[in-house]
Amino acid sequence: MKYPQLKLDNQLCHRLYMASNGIARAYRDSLNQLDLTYPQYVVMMALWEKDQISIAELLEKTAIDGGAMTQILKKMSDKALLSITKDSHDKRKRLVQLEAKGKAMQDQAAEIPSQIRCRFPSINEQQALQLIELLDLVNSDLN
Amino acid sequence: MKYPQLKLDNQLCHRLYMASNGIARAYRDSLNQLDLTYPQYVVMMALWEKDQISIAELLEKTAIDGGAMTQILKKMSDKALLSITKDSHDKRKRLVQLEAKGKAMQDQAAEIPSQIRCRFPSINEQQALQLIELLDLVNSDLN
DNA sequence: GTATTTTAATTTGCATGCAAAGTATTTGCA
DNA sequence: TGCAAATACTTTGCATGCAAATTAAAATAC
Repeated sequence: MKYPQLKLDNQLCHRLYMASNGIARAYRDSLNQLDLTYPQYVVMMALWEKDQISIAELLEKTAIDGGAMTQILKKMSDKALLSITKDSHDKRKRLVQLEAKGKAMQDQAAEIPSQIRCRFPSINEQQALQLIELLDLVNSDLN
Repeated sequence: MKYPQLKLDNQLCHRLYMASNGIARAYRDSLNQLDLTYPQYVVMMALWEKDQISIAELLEKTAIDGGAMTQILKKMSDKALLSITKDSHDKRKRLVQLEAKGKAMQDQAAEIPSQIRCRFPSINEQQALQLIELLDLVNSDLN
């Protein structure tokens, strides 16, 4: 190997790639029970925190791609989890609000984090917090 | 907010999601110059480390999905970066080997890691190593 | 006040990630 | 030996992530 910096084992990015895909995979069983995909779950979490927000605000909170968001919201609207209305003050904007089914789902979803936590016994609480701190540093350099 | 464990701000998974997508985005400019996507770059790194390996071995090293790998290798083969041959000892297997163009690309690729490193000034070397350690713990619990 | 620019979303085309089904081969075991 | 399981891949269908083009409406400029 001519260049050690090209070894897969030295790539932070590849570990992130594996961890991100792997954790999303770990959520799958729990989310299937709610008939949600991972990005749809992220949208739900954003709305449970703050309902009645514009799509732009939802994009900012979730960091989901705009093009994908249109499709995701359409599917979630079809499932009666939320509805989308035009903003009367600014007709460019559209507002997203939870429907009854979407609000009710929150109680079941509240069980998910602890279910997922069990799948990662190698990491203790302190390490999890440390990981969050470091990822926040990475994310602060993005965009 | 009824359930603090559902706050986006408390989700390790969401930070991983943002970091993974963001870093892949950071690679894009550099990789475009080599006409590679990020997963294709991962395949190249795996092959620069060890050439002439089966697709199964490539899947294991890269953690790329098997179904996607078929398509990725087809495109890379079309670009003359590599070629695929049947294993004469086990006709189920196919062996992947670098072509001249793929081998030559390594010198240019060797510049990429430092280019990417510059995009993350908020993280120092020690923190990067710590992040790698923690992600290895996460990944050890996967699958 | 109308033209230009900016903002908010949607649409389109391409490249995965993933699950599930399908196709060859090879193993293993009765 | 003969055949059911296991292996190694490929294919298919669906859901994003992303860039670029498009549309509609609001904000600015002149």
